[in-house]
Amino acid sequence: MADDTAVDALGEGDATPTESVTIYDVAKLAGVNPSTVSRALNRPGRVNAVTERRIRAAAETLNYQVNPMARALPTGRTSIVGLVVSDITNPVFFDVIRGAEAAATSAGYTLVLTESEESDEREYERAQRMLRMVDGLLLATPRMSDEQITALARQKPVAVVNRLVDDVLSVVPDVQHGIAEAVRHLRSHGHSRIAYVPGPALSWMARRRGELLAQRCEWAHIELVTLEPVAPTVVGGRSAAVAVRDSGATAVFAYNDLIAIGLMQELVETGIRIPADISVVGFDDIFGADFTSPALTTVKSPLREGGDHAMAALLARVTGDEVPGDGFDLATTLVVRGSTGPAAR
Amino acid sequence: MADDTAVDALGEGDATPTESVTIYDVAKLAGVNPSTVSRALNRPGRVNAVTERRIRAAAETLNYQVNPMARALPTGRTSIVGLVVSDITNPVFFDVIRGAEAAATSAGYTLVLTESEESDEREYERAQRMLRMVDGLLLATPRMSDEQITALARQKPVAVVNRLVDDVLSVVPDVQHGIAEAVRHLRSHGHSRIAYVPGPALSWMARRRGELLAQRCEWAHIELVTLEPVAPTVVGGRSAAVAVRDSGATAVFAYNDLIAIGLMQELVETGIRIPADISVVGFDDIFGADFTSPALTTVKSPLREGGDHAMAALLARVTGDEVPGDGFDLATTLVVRGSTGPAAR
DNA sequence: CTGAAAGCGCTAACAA
DNA sequence: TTGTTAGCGCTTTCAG
Repeated sequence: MADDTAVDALGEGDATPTESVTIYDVAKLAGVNPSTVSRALNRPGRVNAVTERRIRAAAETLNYQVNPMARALPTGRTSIVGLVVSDITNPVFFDVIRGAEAAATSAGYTLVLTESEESDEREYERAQRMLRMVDGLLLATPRMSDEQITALARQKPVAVVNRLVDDVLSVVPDVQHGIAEAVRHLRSHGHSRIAYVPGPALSWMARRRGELLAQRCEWAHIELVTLEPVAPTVVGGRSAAVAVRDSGATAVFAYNDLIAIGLMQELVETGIRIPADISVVGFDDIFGADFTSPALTTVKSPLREGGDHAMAALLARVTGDEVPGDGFDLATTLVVRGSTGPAAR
Repeated sequence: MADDTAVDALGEGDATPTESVTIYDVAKLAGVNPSTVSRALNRPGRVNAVTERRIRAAAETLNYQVNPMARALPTGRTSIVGLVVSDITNPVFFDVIRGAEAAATSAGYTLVLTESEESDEREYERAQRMLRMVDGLLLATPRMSDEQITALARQKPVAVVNRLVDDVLSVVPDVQHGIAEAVRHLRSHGHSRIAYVPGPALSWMARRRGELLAQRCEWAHIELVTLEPVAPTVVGGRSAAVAVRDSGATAVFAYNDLIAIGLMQELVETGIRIPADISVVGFDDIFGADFTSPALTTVKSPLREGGDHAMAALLARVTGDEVPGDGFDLATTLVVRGSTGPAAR
């Protein structure tokens, strides 16, 4: 069953390296000097219209493509931007990646991606290594220290999404807004005592969400029971189920959707009904948050926009343009689905 | 509330471009010729041990890092490999990306990622553009034509995952195995008439799955009702619900998990019980396939291994090493969860 | 074992 | 407007 072999390696295409055509080839064909080709192709208008046309035609027939490496050498600019995420398989990053990719591509930049697999060491190391070949670096929810980030930012333009770092271009969604909505939503359903399952203690975002939630609950005269932090995963969520049940709360906030989903799974398996017995609210609105039943009510983060804006801001700094101000609409919003309802009595 | 601004742009770090240190700097400090530095750093042993040590020390104190662009120029090799996926947000690719990233990084290569947003034109265009700066290109479940792929492969080493292309290094999981398991599973539960919801007609993998399933069902004397193809999304799955119900089948296969999940959602909302009334089987075992209730029974594809092996094979070809044979274990397997059960009578 | 020199493909003064 | 001429930082013969 040849069709089912795992690998079919056929060497027919003998690597024919297609001797790459250079501006010299184009120049010869067009009967001009290489530098004129460079000018014609890069800054239209600074070359006689008819010669330019001739050059473009030559480039066309030869199927000329610039060599980005060769260009980068004299200019120092590579037209590559880097994106560092801590975990490629974490759905929270999907939209950030996509937003960043879109912004980069539309600005003529190529996106280089790397992940740190949740290790702060590896993160710094890879970011540092990447720095050599990029014009700018975007860090998504970085794990490394403020000092490390600042060190990177001293070498090349750097921007950060989902975290605030002093003296570094930071794009942070307005978490406050969504939390306020969520608290209001729960209060209007009669919840007066709610539990919070925090995420990793050293995550900037985890701390921030916890603080704002506490603040908001106090403001709304709602009692908030903060439980032990857990890993920001489905498994972490499951592990918090007992504590949640014992907390006596009628609703629970999870640091993120993964925790919320794990929590729901475990609670349901323990015979607890959602939302009849306990309401559950997550954070992020990741892919799959609506696969559960009941579907998860969650505070949606504008991840794609975050990635997009951060990249745009980064590129603005790279090209020396004015960095766009904060006229963005990066508010988080509550997405109400089936996992929340009236407080159990 | 300064803390909640969407963008905090602080220009303190005046872009201090950190005049990059070159081999000339190292050479001067070590009292040798630049070429010796190059040799010492690249091919250990071809330089006197003590001078080498002196050079390394100098490089260390100066914090020298090679300039990948400058190196790429004379050698023609960039140590960058490209990965093209059709949709970054499609969970099917997460593991492929991660596997490829791991293989590339561990071989000292940098991964450059691009997506085609499901457009075959854009896919070819971006792949072509990327080709200029990479040593090799990996195409994951590409949308473009065999001819286009072959054209790319003529210029630089190219590998393909999840699709078979003549004369191109192809890594394809053994779909057959999982399908056989699934059919056996259903038959053992008394299903004798099952429906199939196909994916996009021009997808190689979609055709392949359909064919193998048909083949296997015939072999097992099970009646297979092939419905109209739908988009490989949750929405597409929902749209197939009516046809599935009307098909009179007691079990349904979906081209992929997204379709299966949409199908389940719609069926459940129509009052159909799963698996009591209809059993549902998906494909891929994507992230979130176990979020549903009942959790989805699905044919799991070794996506991560696919990405990993394909990248390894590609890099082998790039470096001229022997391309590893097909000793891999890329078999698909059935993951039984709650969405399948005994056939309704 | 090491230095000298040429050149990768492109850009950017400086001339003409 | 176009051609000439230097490099960008590195690798790699070729001598010594």
